[in-house]
Amino acid sequence: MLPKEEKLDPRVKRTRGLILRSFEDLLAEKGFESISVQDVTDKAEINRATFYAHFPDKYALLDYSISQMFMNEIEKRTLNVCSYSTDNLRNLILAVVEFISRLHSDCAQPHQQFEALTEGTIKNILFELLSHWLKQTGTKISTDIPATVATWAIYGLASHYSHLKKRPSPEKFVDEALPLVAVNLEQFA
Amino acid sequence: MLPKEEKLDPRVKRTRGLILRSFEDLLAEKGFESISVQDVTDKAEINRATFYAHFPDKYALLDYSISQMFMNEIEKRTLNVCSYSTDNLRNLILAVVEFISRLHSDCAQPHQQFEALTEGTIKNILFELLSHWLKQTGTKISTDIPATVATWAIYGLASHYSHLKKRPSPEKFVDEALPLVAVNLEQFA
DNA sequence: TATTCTAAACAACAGATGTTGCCTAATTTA
DNA sequence: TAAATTAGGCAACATCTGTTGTTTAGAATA
Repeated sequence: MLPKEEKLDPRVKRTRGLILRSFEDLLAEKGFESISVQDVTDKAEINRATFYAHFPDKYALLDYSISQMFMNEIEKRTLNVCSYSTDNLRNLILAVVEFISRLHSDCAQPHQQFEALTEGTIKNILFELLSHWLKQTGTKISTDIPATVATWAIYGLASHYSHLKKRPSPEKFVDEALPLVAVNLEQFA
Repeated sequence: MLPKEEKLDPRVKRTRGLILRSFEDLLAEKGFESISVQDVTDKAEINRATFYAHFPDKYALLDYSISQMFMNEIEKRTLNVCSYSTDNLRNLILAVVEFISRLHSDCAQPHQQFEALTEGTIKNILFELLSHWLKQTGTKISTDIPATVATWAIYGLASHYSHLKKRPSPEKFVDEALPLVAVNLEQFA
């Protein structure tokens, strides 16, 4: 995670903003694999070497971009300031389902590699959030295993949904999916 | 998936074998990201252009290699010729746990990107297998959603296990993990 | 304001990528 | 066995990568 945007040298803030904006624009135009660092820096009108002063490579940029977007989604729904309940879980699943669907429809070519790379970023945030929720309940049991299963199940369901040819509404889908995830978490409710 | 090895031009068979063997040797020596196509073809003693006649890029080679290895694991345990039961499920989880652990310990540097890339390949095979199992039971219900949840949960658990600093025996871990996966599949037993 | 610090520009590097066209050698087939 | 087919070797290409050393210009601090 990059340091908070607060007290950054304005040049850094500007450059990162330009990189991020250019990258997200390019993602809407063409596939991640075919975006070069050159492409990003051309569009951002910065030197290519400057890019490498900010990100190790384009994969790190993808990571950063996705985690920013997903965190926004979570914070917007205030899911980061609550604890486990069936209702919050439903909202969380809905958030992931909608986020991934949007991501895949906004990107020109969300191919396998792209999805594989974004997945880890999102799952890490999900796992931290679920662990946090479960710890709030003051349980004595280690929550690692149920949090892992829930994280992967939620992401898997959202990914599955986003690949369906004929999708029901997100709400309808989540109603069907919810019990399969909740069953292992209910002991913490 | 590449065509069956049966009636292939012997030159093709030989070349693919050389590529595959060289690649797997290299994986034991260094990280996937730092393996170049040049490295593979040097070790295989074939021309670099020849590589591209067989695989689009090194990612496709990784895919092919991993799916071959995983399929072998499944076939060795005859998990491809049975249907759903709690016992078969336990064996399947055990297979995945052991396969991923071995994969990560055999590879010199199983970094995040490597894991992200192998994940999809393995999950696809898992999903097909579980769907096959569930269809065998002659259920009327669509099995897509439970098969998805089970696939992701199993892979997630195996991945989690392979990252633990202090691991219990695979059998002990699977005993703890099994019920979390089985609960959603029991209606098909 | 003057000084210090440091981000970004620029140029150049060795190496890797994916692709091409031409040539040869192995294999399949008729 | 002879002819047709096709895999692989080879060389060259434009492009991208990650890195380095130097210079310039903007920001922070005294």
